[in-house]
Amino acid sequence: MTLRNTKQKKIIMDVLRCSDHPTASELYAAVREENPSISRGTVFRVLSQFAQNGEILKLSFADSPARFDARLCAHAHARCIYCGKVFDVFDDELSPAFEKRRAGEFEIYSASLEFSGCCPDCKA
Amino acid sequence: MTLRNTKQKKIIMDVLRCSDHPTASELYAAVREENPSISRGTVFRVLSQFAQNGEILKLSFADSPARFDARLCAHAHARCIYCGKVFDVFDDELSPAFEKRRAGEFEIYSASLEFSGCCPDCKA
DNA sequence: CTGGATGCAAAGGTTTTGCACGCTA
DNA sequence: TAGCGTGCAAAACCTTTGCATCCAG
Repeated sequence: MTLRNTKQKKIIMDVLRCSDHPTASELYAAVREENPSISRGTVFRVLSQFAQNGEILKLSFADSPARFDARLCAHAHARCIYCGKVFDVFDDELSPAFEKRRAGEFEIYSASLEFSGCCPDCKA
Repeated sequence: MTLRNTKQKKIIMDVLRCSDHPTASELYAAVREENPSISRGTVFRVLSQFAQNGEILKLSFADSPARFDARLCAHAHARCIYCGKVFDVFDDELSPAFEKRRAGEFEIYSASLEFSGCCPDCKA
């Protein structure tokens, strides 16, 4: 199973890199402007392949479709509960964020930390 | 708009408190054992009302339905990427978790930190 | 050439919603 | 008694999938 580079994948990745944490549908709309023949199914398939390979991040939130992030280096996310927009928070902002409950202009109401990995049962 | 206490809400909250991060459907099944006449729509409606009031937590993950948590005190979550189960991680385990990449028997592959709050645009 | 990738459309599963009735406060 | 809550079923929504065809390596 060798992955192939197709023009669809390139367009999707290029558009994602220029977008700001888009949902799959927002990305689909932007991709269609580049090439109207690309299908919705392909966008979902390619995004999920990228996410599986660790090339991009898939962000899931309550009450909104998943958003995607092409940024490679480690960072945290700040999400507006009113508009759903997602902002990046980098390492050097983290301590001030916890102290002042704000990340730049973004006002923090709450924080959540999630680990992912392998549970004892699944080690078998 | 005054919230009312109904037996459906009580059952749902009671069952949630005794469950381990169930999905809405798992909770629905457990609730039906207590009272088979409660409908799926009510379970979703009540859970979302609880979550909105901050009485419970709604946890969203990629590639699986949302899970719910009735625990009130602050803690982190560790999610198994194989079975989807969610484990609680408390304050006193956090430092060891980062150092050893494990929370008890749970092996940590990656961590993500999310803030939620209000963005500059929505302050208007 | 080979088999992964795509487009299309239909299916899937979760969550929401409209409506009439029931029940709490 | 007023109006929030409920049950039911249909709808909405995001996402996945089957299949025939296409095309990158």
